[in-house]
Amino acid sequence: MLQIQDQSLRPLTTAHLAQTMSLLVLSNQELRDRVLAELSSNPALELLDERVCPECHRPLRSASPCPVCSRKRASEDGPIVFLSPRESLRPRSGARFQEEPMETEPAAPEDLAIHILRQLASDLAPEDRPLAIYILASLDEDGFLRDHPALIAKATRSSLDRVQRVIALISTADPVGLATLGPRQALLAQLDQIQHEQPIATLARRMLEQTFEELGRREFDKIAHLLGVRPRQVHDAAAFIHANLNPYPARAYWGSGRQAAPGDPNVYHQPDIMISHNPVDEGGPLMVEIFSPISGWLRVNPLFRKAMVTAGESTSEEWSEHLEKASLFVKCIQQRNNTMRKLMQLMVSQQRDFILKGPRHLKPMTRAQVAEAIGVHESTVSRAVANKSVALPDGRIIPLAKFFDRSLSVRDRIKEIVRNEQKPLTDDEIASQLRKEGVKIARRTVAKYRAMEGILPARLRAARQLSQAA
DNA sequence: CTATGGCACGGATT
DNA sequence: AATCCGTGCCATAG
Repeated sequence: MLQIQDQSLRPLTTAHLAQTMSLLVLSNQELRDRVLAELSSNPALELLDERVCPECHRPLRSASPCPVCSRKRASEDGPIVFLSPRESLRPRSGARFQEEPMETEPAAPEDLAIHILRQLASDLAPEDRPLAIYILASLDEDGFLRDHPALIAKATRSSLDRVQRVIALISTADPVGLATLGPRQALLAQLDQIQHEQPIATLARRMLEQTFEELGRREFDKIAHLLGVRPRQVHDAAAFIHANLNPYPARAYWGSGRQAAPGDPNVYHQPDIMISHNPVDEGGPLMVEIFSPISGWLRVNPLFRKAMVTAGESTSEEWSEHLEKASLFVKCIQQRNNTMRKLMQLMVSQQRDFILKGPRHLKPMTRAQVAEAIGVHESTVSRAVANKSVALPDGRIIPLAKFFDRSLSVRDRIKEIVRNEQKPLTDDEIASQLRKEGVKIARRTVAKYRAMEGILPARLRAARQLSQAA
């Protein structure tokens, strides 16, 4: 197949290494921008439509090489890499790309503000644009309004009415719920965007509006009492909220600002990698797709190279530098793809249970061990894992780094212990319970994990049980 | 007096 | 070398 030629694995220069590393840490969205920037600044680099054979420009049926040119390419000069929007492989049968119809990807913004502005382009009156920019810039890191609309109106010398109209507009763009006052309003804004008729959505709305505090403390029974519905329904509605809404919409975007809250599974965003079931064989090997940020053939422009040769000595410094850089860049992308592929192959084979059955089955692995296994430096693994997200077969999107979270399975056990407890267990009791199950951790650590999972201390859980009994 | 959270230390990990 | 993580100690709230 045409993907990565072995020549990409030959000894590296330090410059090569450095650039490979710097590319490896990037998420897809960031890489996309990087590739585009490189393309526009370097004339020696070219990107061809992926449906055309890069050699003879004949249209291609699939992502396979053109039969006419495939033999030729081996001897052809210059690295070339095929970037597809979805690059698929199966874990056990070796790497393989899968043909995929071309999808036009939505513009992937490096910057949340630009992303929003693009979407609003048609709805936003031109004279409101500066105002929108001002508002977006004034949001805090979670994407909420830091200043009161009246303040914004004053600062921009516009009417309060106008400010509120623009804010309302922003809050409807993806990610929905931006520029709201806080998590509650963000959730409500998102609720507005989905089906209104469903009774569960109606109840969810009432809960957000009237019993938000209680919801945060998971006092479902109290909520049921206050709203006069059955606890069962409250549970369902809470689950609905958890599954479909994101209280911190801005955190879905990783490039800018902080990382998503650890432990929060609700990271909405285009994943960098997708793991799914094999459609024909559920029990078979998992399917891994490593998304590429861009599609097409990326290579050094052969015309550019030829032109340089014919120009001979008169070649300017600048040109050869371009050529050098372009070739380096392509090789680095190859290297990046290669590393990601090896990494994911290992992950799906080693952590199959984790992927399919949930957090408890995560086998603790350190980055160093993985590095050893796939034969790269451990810092390479660190970079490969950083800033990437994975979509699991069940639809959850989690940071790739979660695969290396040593405490994940224990935290999951704690969650279960608490869920099944008859009376509220203290941290000490939980610790000894865990010890019986063969997990030796200190009481203090239980407390930390419990906090991470948002589980209340035993005393407060007791209060909840009382209200349930009443 | 007991359960818990804050702070800080040391060892492991990156 | 920098960071993360588990843990012990101690203050505090109930």
